[in-house]
Amino acid sequence: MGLTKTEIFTEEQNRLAVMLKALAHPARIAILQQIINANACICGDLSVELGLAQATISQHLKELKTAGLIQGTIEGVSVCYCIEPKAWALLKAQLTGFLNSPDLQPGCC
Amino acid sequence: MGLTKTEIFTEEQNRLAVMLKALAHPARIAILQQIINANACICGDLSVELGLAQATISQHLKELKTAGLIQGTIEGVSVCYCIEPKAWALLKAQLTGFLNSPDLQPGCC
DNA sequence: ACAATATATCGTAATATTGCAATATATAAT
DNA sequence: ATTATATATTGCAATATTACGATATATTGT
Repeated sequence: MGLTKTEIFTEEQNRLAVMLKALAHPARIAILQQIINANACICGDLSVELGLAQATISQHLKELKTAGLIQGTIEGVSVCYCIEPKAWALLKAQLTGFLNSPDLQPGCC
Repeated sequence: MGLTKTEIFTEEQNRLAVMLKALAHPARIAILQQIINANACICGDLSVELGLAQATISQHLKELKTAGLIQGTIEGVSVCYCIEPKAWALLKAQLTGFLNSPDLQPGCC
């Protein structure tokens, strides 16, 4: 077939999967790191910093935006992107509950 | 083209992307939650709990194992899977540094 | 209105992912 | 050795992703 059976999973599982999928590409990780490191909006030419074509970066930004992880506002000729705080907080909350759970008994297996 | 240009990104960015890609599917999230909730190895028939065919689950387990997130040990007739503590710790460390950075000034954008 | 600059979208080729039936392999018990 | 049970692998069809050139759209300055 080739398409995920979302209907058999919970809303929470599907939401987390969508956000993680948006994160799961080195180019998108690099883009988010640029925003985070700048500690502000980023309005410029990411295609120079990263080694990808302008069309490709625009596509990655769209995916991050569709997943709700960033938001873009038109600022004159350019567009400024920054972290979407709500989605970021949700992601953090879901991941924290997920990553911190296992006590990881060393004797297991 | 259709393949990620891993050579233009850092080792760290690529490693994180690989781990996140392994996590970025509701079935694999569900599998990991089963292991985490059991707080032990899981040796049984996940194909009943989740609504997927045995072949599909085996494939998802393989992807989690390839990404290094779980480990499997043969236990008689069945195979027991549990969290791989080292990879889990690495993932947690990388994600923590990533998710906690932005101070998220509300005035931005 | 027109040119210059910045970003988005379209179209397309190459590759990857998802899911499953069918089949293979491996261990345990008789 | 044979059977029963559990997991893995193979092969395949449907769909998704990645990347980019070409083109479209939108805003600013003249």
